[in-house]
Amino acid sequence: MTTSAKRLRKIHDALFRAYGPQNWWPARTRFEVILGAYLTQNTAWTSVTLSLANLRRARALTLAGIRRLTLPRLTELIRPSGFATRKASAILAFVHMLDSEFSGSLSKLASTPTPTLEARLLALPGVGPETSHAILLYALSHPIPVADEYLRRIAERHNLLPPPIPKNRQTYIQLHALTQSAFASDPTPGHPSLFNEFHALTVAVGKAHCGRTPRCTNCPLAFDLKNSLKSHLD
DNA sequence: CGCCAGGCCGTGT
DNA sequence: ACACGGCATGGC
Repeated sequence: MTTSAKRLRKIHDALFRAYGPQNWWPARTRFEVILGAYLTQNTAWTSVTLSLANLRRARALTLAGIRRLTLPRLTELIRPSGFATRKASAILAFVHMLDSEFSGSLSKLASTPTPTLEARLLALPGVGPETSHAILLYALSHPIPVADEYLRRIAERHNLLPPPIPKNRQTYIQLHALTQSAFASDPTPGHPSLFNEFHALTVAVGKAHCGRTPRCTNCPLAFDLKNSLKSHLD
């Protein structure tokens, strides 16, 4: 258990005290989670809700509903959340994979061993490390952390990794491993709910503070400032 | 008007 | 392996 992992756990505890249970992912079904995971790539959630509302109106929030749509029609419906042509074809590619390899069953997909499943998701177009992990954790209930841009900023600001901390795959892997380590000594090690809550909390504090305000004034993580980089205090 | 958002991909080095 | 630009729309 490294110092950084212990501090990351303290950061989680402070965020939980400040914000409480987040009840993530904001969706009603597993497939809605998957749609949201694609749609929210580099996109504000307010824009995602516009696309989801369009899909709901078109009765296309389900697998059966999506299957009825043509590519141009799906593209049109999800236009509000941006990158629509890429995201539409990516979503259809997921459904085609599910149909051809898992009889169209999300339960069958979910019963695949985690490493195999992760590799299969990563091989899909439009699915990178974060999207694959978001689907694994929030749609398929596998105990896998999600390391997003907000966590990278927290790591930067609170010096959890040696600087610089670039936005690349190496950083993602390090933050992912650090999160696993931070929750490894829990009574129920690696239980999805722990990673579930943690990612939701990093998004909550990220939207409110980190990377947006020059200092962590009034931030739930202000207690940790003594450990952060001096440059962030200037 | 500018910058940003719950990333990913192709290209050049 | 990594930096960099493109991808598109809505909110502020």
